[in-house]
Amino acid sequence: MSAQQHIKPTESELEILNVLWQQGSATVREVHEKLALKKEVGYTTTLKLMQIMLDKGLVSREVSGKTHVYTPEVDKEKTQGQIMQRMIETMFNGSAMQMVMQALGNHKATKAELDMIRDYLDKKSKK
Amino acid sequence: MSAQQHIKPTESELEILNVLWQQGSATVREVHEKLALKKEVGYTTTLKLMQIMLDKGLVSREVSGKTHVYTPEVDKEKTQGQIMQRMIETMFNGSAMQMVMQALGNHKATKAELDMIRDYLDKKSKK
DNA sequence: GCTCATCTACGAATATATTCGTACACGAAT
DNA sequence: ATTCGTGTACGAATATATTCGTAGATGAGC
Repeated sequence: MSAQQHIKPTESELEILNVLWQQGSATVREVHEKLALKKEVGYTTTLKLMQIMLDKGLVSREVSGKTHVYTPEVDKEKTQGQIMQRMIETMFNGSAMQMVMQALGNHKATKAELDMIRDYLDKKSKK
Repeated sequence: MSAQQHIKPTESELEILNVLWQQGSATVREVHEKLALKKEVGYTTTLKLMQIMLDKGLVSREVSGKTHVYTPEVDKEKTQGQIMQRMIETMFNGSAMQMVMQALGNHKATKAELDMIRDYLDKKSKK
């Protein structure tokens, strides 16, 4: 069990975490290149952010030759859960269901997606 | 149709909007009292925030005696939708379903809640 | 009219997040 | 050994969000 308190990554930090979660671990350059696909951002900006994240304990790193390889230190599901929870409280008066319905209503979900959710609910009910 | 662009309320602004959405409209005092239930905050802080929100067009107001009565000017569903969408993009790689499953998984939903979601999905499938 | 409680206006301090320039380290290629 | 491309470190500017103190307006009750 890793030490996780009440960490609240910022929006930018989340974007970086998301890359790391997908890749497992990555260099600043790799993360930067991913981010650059979606928005304009300077390399040193990404670098600085990742250094801050190291400071906060959101990531760890390890030297590899001349570069550093970063690894996420916060759990994806747990972090996402905390953020969702917060959102559910401030916007949906504590009702996850209300949020889910909002999300499903606003989003054009495919039949396959809906079926998957239904299956998921079935399994969850049985537990 | 009200004019709504790419407004991005802050966390604090959302808390206020949420009160207004529930009440329809309210004075600063009323909003403040609601917020004070959940966290410590000064009256003038709430006041200032609501003035800023007026500036941004998130709310409108109308004089009533010596006080102002504020009314939300952004649509609840639309605003929530925008925020969810943003979240879905940055954290769930664009998949609403992924987010829904995360929300349901992390949150202790009651059986009744799960049933309601199921019903909702059923209706949605038929359309 | 005077006082008191309550209201708005708004500047300004503080906190937090984001961005980037500049300096310097290092290794590979010439 | 010099140069060049690529790396990190980090201060500092800027942007954004939050908080609150203080000043002055206003109306109710005396």
